[in-house]
Amino acid sequence: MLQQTPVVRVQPRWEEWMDRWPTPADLAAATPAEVLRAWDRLGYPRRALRLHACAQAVVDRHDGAVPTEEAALLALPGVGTYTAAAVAAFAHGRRSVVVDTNVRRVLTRTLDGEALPPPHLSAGELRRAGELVPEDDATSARWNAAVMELGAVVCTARSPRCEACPVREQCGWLAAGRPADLHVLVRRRQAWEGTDRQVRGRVMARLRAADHPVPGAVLEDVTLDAEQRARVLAGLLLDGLVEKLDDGYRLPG
DNA sequence: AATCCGTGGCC
DNA sequence: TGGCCAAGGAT
Repeated sequence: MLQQTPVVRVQPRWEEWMDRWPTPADLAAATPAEVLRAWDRLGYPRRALRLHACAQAVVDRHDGAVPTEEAALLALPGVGTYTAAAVAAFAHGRRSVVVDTNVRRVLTRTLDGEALPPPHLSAGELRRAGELVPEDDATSARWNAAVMELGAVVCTARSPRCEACPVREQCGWLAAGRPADLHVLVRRRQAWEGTDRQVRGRVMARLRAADHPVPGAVLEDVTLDAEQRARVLAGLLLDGLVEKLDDGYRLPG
């Protein structure tokens, strides 16, 4: 849930989720439609599907217990470098190298003297972060939590509180006078208005709200572009987010 | 390796 | 007001 989504938005949804599905086995027994409706507007609904598949994999491969080995975690659906490391460290107290957007920003500022990290995580960043993580399990888990928290609370992207920073004397970015972001030109975002992503979101919202299959004709107002509508529906079908019946579309159940 | 994938709040 | 950003992953 936390992948690319702010903690404050995730927390209430997570509380409801854990109340409804306390264990991997509970979640594994749900239908994708139930999971997608509970996910609601958290965004990137493919994550909901992967979390569901992850719960099923935990049941099938690990007897319902979340694995502690990072390699086993990494093999689960929707679990990548960051999530595997975070679960190993924060759930199991193991040594791992946690590199999320907060850690990247802290290391980029202190060590490189730049405002923000490059758009994509590099192997070099990961290696350098690993050289800083203490060797033993308990201290490394503490390190990971500390650096992440520093980035989340003090060394924030918008208005960093450098005056309250415990490493302000060692920060290359602060020493350089907090220069502006170098990557601002490279960082250009994909346009939003009229994109397939926007239309996908509209389709999913429509299907979450429906208690019967929605005929294709009723989905016409998600976009006036018939070609785009067909492309988006095909993509959603391919992703397993939508199911096609004779009388329309619905969440997969 | 570059792209694609949602949503909402903030300054 | 609108660009920016948020505990990334899969292909």
